[in-house]
Amino acid sequence: MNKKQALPWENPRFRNWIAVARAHQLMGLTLTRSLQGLDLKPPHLDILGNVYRYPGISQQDLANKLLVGRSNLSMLLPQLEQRGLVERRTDADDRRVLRLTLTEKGQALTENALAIYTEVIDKAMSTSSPEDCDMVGDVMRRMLEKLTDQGNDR
Amino acid sequence: MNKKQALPWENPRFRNWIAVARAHQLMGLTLTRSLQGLDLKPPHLDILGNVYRYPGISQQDLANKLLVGRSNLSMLLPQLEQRGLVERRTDADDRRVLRLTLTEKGQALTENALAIYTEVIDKAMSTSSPEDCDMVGDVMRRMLEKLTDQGNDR
DNA sequence: CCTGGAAGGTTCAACACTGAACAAATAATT
DNA sequence: AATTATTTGTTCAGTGTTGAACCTTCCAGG
Repeated sequence: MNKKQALPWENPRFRNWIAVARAHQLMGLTLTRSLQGLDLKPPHLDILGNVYRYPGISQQDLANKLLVGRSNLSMLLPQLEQRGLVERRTDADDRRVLRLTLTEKGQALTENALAIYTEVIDKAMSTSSPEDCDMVGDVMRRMLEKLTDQGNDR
Repeated sequence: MNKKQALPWENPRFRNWIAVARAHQLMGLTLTRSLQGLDLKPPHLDILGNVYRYPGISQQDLANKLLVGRSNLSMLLPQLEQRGLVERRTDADDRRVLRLTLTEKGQALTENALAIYTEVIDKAMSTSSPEDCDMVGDVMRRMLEKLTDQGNDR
């Protein structure tokens, strides 16, 4: 019952993952500050960035991409719509789905915000070689596969 | 004004960081599910784990470690206290600060939860070599330095 | 002393996020 | 064709998180 395990902090994978978690959290705070001039928060940028990349995406698909509840988008999208950044048009072929697109204003703002984001990332990663960064990305993508396979059904 | 930049997704560092962000988010969801048998959520585990590691820590120091507002802890700690997991004792030398410790029950629960956390991490990282994991940790720790130095004053 | 400032905690209002219950549209079954 | 099931999006109540205002306690300079 009582595994007399060593402290988890002595487990290399645990320690390293904690570093990932803290880096991500701190990056979130940094990005929040860097974006406040545009009156955007990271969740808004997540939305805008994905609509920018996948124009015409549905709210459901967007929620899956962001790993977020549909209700969340039902709350946030009207805000972005009223700010004139996003357009929601009901699909002609399937009148349940709302297709999302950026307005010109939304595109411009998103490009600005993504430029800021990129700048923050580049600065934070400037002390690591491109090869190391790619390695990090590879490890993370393998983790994503493992985790999505694992928690597939429930 | 309009930088005719390439799409950020073509920037290697950007792409790799996005993978980090998604992996962290998905790990959060996975951990939430894995912990629900213990009636704990990741934020609770963050608190318990740090009190476990640094017994007698003050709420302020804990908030700094967790990169979270003090008010947050003022809301959550009474819950953990009433569940009999954490004790808050006012410091005799400085009656402003509350020193946090785990009860025996809290220690046992924390050890269980950390074991689960470790298991999830190990499983998720099982497809990457220990050296690669260490590399990831190194990159992240360098990022943490960069980011904390940068956003020091404001 | 004693008075102004700083630091630890709490409270409160605002907002974000979730999951469950719901309505409308579509797909599948009979 | 009619009925049932699934899918999409919304609403609502409950909870988490934050920042500002506040209280208490300590400290530093007069």
